Amino acid sequence: MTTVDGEKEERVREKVEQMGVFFERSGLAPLTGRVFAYLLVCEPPHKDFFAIQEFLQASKSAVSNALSTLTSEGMVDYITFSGDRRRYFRINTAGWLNNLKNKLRRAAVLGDLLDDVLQERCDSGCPAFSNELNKIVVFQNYLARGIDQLIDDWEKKQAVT
Amino acid sequence: MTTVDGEKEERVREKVEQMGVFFERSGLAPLTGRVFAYLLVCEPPHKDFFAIQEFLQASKSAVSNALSTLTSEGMVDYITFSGDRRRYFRINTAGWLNNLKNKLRRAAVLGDLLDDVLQERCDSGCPAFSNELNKIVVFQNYLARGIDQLIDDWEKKQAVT
DNA sequence: CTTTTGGTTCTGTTGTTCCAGAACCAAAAG
DNA sequence: CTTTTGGTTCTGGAACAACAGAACCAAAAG
Repeated sequence: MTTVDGEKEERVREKVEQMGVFFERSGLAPLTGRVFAYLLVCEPPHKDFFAIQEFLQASKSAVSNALSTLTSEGMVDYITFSGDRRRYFRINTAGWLNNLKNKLRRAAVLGDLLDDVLQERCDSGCPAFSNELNKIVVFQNYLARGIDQLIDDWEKKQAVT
Repeated sequence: MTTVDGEKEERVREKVEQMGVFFERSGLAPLTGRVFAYLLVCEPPHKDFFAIQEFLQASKSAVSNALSTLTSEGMVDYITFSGDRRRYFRINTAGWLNNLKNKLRRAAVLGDLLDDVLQERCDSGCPAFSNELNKIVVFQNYLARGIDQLIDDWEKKQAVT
């Protein structure tokens, strides 16, 4: 391995740790986050089981579980090559995008729950608080609709090109 | 307690469980989520330490910790009344709103990380993947800017009234 | 058929989170 | 001063999550 390759590898490793933490903080298990991060930065962008295990220095079971949660959530899939039994795992960009969208749309749930609360509080002895709450509900619904609109617009723009 | 009060209490208890689960799923500890939910639906909308403990049937330490994490995150604060040593805890609507906004703005971080990845991949042997990735970055940035815009617009509208 | 390969599933260990109970502490009341 | 009140902090246990290692299994290779 040349010095240049070594530097590249070092940068990749750094990026994986950095992004791994990010994905961890957004809900994935540590190793699962790092697997996803690795598939994002590795070259070429698809790796077989052993390569992932080797790079992350983790056990087979841990890698297997990480990959199966990622695939079951649609964020990763794999390709194969004839004459080669291995699966080559890679980021499923479409599935990932869908995940991002769904997570954003989930924001609307809070609005619905708060609507119920307001209903219950309508004859409350403390209208000032109901009023504050109402502001939040309005904001929440405004945002939920706005985000939906943004996503719809973007999808329409994609359909054209 | 009258039958009507009993029914009301039952509804409140249901709502607290329901919303408690929601807040739990969005990152709070189970009891912490229920404390927040209780403060949202209770009448009047401020309760002292013992009332919260009693309603949720939890230990003092658990309630104390829940309240201190909620206050340190700015989602709850308390008021006092002269001649009464107790603190009356309540939802801090402004702080909560700020939290919601900040969480949404955090979406931009992913865009920055992916920008770095694209930079690294610019001379990749697999431009198809870089291209897909670029789509996600564009979408992510589009959304981040869009959400910021939504929030700014809303704040401007609030400032007027 | 037997062996190897690519991966999954089971079992056990370690570490972390959530909470109860008790000890503790400061301020107010007596 | 001593006692009570309103709450915080310390200690420990139960439950769960993350991972390693080994057993396992199906399909391909020999």
